[in-house]
Amino acid sequence: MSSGRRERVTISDIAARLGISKASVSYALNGRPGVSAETRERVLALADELGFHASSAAVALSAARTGTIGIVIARDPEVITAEGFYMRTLFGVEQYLNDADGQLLLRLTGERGEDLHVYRRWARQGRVDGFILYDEHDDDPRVPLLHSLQVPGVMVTSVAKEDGIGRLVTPESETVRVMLDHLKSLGHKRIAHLSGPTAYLHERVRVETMQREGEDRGLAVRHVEGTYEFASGEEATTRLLGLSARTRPTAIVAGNDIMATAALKAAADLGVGVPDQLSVLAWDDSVLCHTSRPRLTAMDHGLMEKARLATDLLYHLIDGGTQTHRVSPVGTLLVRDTTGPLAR
Amino acid sequence: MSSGRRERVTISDIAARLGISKASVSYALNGRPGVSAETRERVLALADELGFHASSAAVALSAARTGTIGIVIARDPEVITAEGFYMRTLFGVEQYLNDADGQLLLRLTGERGEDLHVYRRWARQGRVDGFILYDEHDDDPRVPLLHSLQVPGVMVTSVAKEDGIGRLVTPESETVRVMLDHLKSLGHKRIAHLSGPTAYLHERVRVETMQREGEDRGLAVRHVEGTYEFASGEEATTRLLGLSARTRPTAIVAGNDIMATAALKAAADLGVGVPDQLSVLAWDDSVLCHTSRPRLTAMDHGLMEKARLATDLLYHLIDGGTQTHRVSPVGTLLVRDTTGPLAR
DNA sequence: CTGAAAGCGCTTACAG
DNA sequence: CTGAAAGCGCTTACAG
Repeated sequence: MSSGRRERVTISDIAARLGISKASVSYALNGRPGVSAETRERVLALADELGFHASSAAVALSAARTGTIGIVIARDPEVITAEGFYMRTLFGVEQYLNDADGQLLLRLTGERGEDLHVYRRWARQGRVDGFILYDEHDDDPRVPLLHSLQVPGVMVTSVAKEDGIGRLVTPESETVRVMLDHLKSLGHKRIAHLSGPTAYLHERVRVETMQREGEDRGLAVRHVEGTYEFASGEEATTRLLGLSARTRPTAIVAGNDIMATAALKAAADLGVGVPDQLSVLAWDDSVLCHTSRPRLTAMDHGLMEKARLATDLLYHLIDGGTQTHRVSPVGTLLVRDTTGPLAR
Repeated sequence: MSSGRRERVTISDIAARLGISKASVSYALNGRPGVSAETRERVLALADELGFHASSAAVALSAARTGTIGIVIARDPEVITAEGFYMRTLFGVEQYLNDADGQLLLRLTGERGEDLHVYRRWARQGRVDGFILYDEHDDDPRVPLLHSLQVPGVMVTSVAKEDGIGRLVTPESETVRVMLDHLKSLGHKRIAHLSGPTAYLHERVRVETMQREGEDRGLAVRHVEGTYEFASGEEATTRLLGLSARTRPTAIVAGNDIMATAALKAAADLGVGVPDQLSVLAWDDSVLCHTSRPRLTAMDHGLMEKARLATDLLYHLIDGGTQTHRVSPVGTLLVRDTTGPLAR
């Protein structure tokens, strides 16, 4: 825990001990041409023996590459910590980084707006080579910001715009099809879609898709906007279940696991049996879904895999690649206890 | 998204435009003596106007300070993503960093062992100024490692050893007292402690403390080791409830939220009423605890505040401070539906 | 294949 | 209070 400079092994040390130039050491270490196989061997062996690791600051300064990507999440602590979404996403990113030996700089800012400063600062300071972005908004200011900062970014989103930024696109209509087909096959005709805030683009896309795909199937889909929070799901469900028997939905598709759990609670409080009188389906699977009683039917979107794809796309762009769009795989429906046919 | 070097504003630009030396700009920017108040003003104003942010690589290289701390978590993805623990901890760290303008480099390695390489590499590469460590083991190899790497670290732990490393110590005996007093006041005499893996030091400390404090109160505390996973909690609870009426525990203290939820499930499956015939208490509060039916009584350990304290202690050490130990505040018991007196 | 040298953008004694 | 200069540890053309 000494203060002051930590002694470190440098390429100069290696060069001196081997009686060659620093340049040769650098070439050898980086697998570049310019050194004989024999010299390369000797350099690698000595580096290993000395436990050499190149100073990231020196590399960043001379090569303008940090090997680090940034993720900035601007959401309320309550939501972030409650949902499994972000943690699983982070894990997917990390799995990629573990293999690619990349680094993740993470910032959780409680409020939107504050995040913009972080993107700007990190880019200007040269701390990261690129960003993965979540929670796209309308006219998201981060898109022009990254452009002006001249730093690559990949938006994990439901919208396939062509605005120069990288995009990993979730095929929401496929997801909706899987869910609606399941409910329809169980005989449901009136479905409530309890979405998250429509300020998020992906929620808007989901609402539109639910409407469209519902019509195609002759299903009445009623949209109710929620906040992702428990209280919001509870209140909306109570309201929906209070409707007259002819308009009351027989199935609820909840925008996240928390609201789905809340729907279960509200139904139980009202003595409405699940799934006999009401089916509930969660848009995102999580522990909540399989620890709840009854266990929630939910979509598994393969979040870790998605995060890995997003990271791969970002590195592709950082390395000068030109493909900006990729589509993430469709999720699978995990049918558990909360969806079923109506009891007569 | 251009390739090649991003144009950047440097202190040379500022110096040139103001007709002064780079040194003066540096002094002005860093609030050091050596420049007149007037010069300082002009530098600051221009830096602001140009959107100047010092290259972190250059600063790190010359000042040997990165402003970044590292956290490496070696745990199974399933556990990490299911528990709210890490996400809330990360949020606490981030709150501190948002104010202190520090950065967090995060690595989630699935397996133990692999994490040691990350500590070593990041330290040698000079990527971080220090580490916050979680999940202390017996003879934890990270302690000597950080010593040899000469980099500060703060272990968030239950053990107040004096081994030169920083320690934020959780007063487990206080926690245990709160929980046992609550159960005793409800009339419980036989308590089962369903712990996590005792390979973790904090679990060992908890087991010992539960035994000791139980004896002091004339309570029979039976220890059962679990894995933190749902199946483990379910199985242990089923076993405990199968004991003869005279030895069967009337209350279970579960080591995490998942196992507590599982205990609820097992009790329900066996037709054992909660809390009439069995009380259940979770060691850590989370969403699971208040979305479960019945809602779980749990300890709120103020995880975000703890994480903030740990981060503060780490920066204290990085800045050359000498205080290595601090004690984190005792949690509060959130009494909900799963603890109560036995029904006659 | 190898070496000497410039340069990345800062900080920090050291002279004036 | 201010400036010229060395140095942090790499990478990368450029000569040999």
